[in-house]
Amino acid sequence: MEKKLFDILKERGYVKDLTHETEIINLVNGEPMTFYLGIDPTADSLHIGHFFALTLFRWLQDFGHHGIILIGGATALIGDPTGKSDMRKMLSKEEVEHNKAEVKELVKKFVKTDGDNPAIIVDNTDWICDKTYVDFMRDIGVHFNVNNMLSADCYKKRLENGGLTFLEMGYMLMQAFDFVHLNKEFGCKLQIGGSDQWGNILAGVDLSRKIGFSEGKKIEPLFGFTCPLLIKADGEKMGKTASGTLWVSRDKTTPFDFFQAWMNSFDEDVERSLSFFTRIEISDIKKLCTSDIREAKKLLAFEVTKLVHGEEEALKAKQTAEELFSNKGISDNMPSTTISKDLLDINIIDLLVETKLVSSKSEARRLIEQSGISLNQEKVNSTEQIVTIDDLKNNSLVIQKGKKVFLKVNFE
RNA sequence: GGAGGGAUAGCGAAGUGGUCAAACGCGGCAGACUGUAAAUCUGUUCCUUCGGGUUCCAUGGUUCAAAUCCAUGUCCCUCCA
Repeated sequence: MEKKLFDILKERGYVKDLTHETEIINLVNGEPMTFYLGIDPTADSLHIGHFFALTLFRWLQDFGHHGIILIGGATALIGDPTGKSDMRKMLSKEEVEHNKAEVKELVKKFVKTDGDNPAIIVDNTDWICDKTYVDFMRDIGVHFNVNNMLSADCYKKRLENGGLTFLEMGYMLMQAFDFVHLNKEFGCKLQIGGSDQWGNILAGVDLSRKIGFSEGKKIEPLFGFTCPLLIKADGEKMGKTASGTLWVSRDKTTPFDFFQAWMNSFDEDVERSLSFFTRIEISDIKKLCTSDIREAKKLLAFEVTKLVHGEEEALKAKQTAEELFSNKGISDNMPSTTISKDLLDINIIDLLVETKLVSSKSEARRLIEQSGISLNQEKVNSTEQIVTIDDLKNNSLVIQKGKKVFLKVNFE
């Protein structure tokens, strides 16, 4: 007996909040329907949070539902205040244009946009920017009660810190309008998103009902479905690494770093991550996590890297990691950089600065004094050390910073 | 528009004329212990040619001496409209 989609989603932990429980279960388990997921192009790549929502998208798509990806070109120009304690920096129109193109390309990697049941990609610029301010206010704004909006959780943080602007208040109206528009245009019934979008999704559901009421028509209700936010065991948002956000595009986070980030997950997070980012049976995941957590982590890192960067890159990253951390401290595919041979004989501190492993000489000095630097597996214990041609093996040198940062320096 | 309050390192927050490169907490980095995990403990956290140099929103000013006092500007908050 085949499992119903909703049960799968529930079992895997995708279900956070539903606007209408019974109806949504029937909808999800039933005949193909149309749903949408909105992504604001506020950066030129996707981070892991987006990616997570896309996996939910993919589940629905794979079970025959018709998906729409909404690229929020218009909404990105405003900025979602949800959960923000400060106003977001306003992006220029050029930036948003650039981001839109990048995000679109990435999205195409994760959802089916061809074959049967392809996802449709739309941009809310197309319907929001045409509307005049007065029309928008009369048609949409009239349905929003500011008192209710202010009591909504999503404005709380901004309200506490003061300075909530009218611009930001407008965000919710736009997203609500998006939903109504997609419903009219494509018969879209369901909006999915992270639980931080709950308020915005509800706004759309309410707006549709209110418009229906004011037009005296009986309208089929719209539905909202949110998945939990990716939170690590320490309460931090997942996808923040030491060096910043964990990006999906390889120009911003290399496959190796991406792999490493998952490898360094907290034990407690592995099971959940596996259930979100792989399609391995839950019972198998549980078994693996209790029997061998390290193996589970390796599997997680490999699978997610494979999903994002492809099998070849994932294999490479895995192999590199294994070689580096199995005491060899060297691998063909390890992160590397090239500098000029002319720099020899170079002081160790200058070398660290030159290779960008540190941001200042003081930092380099500090690291060496705390014995955090090794050259070719040997601890550097003097800040005066000079690197000469004799230190090179095949014209290269492996620098290790701390326990986990390796860099091969090729001299040419 | 009116009245008041504020801006200090990545963040939060002390400091209200010299002893301030600026307490403390978080975060970051490194070391020990481990499992490339967590927890714990230790060190460290502006730059430096190790002489010193440049910082406390900005620009001027007072002073032997300014994060600290004054003036102007910018931004933010609270209350009133």
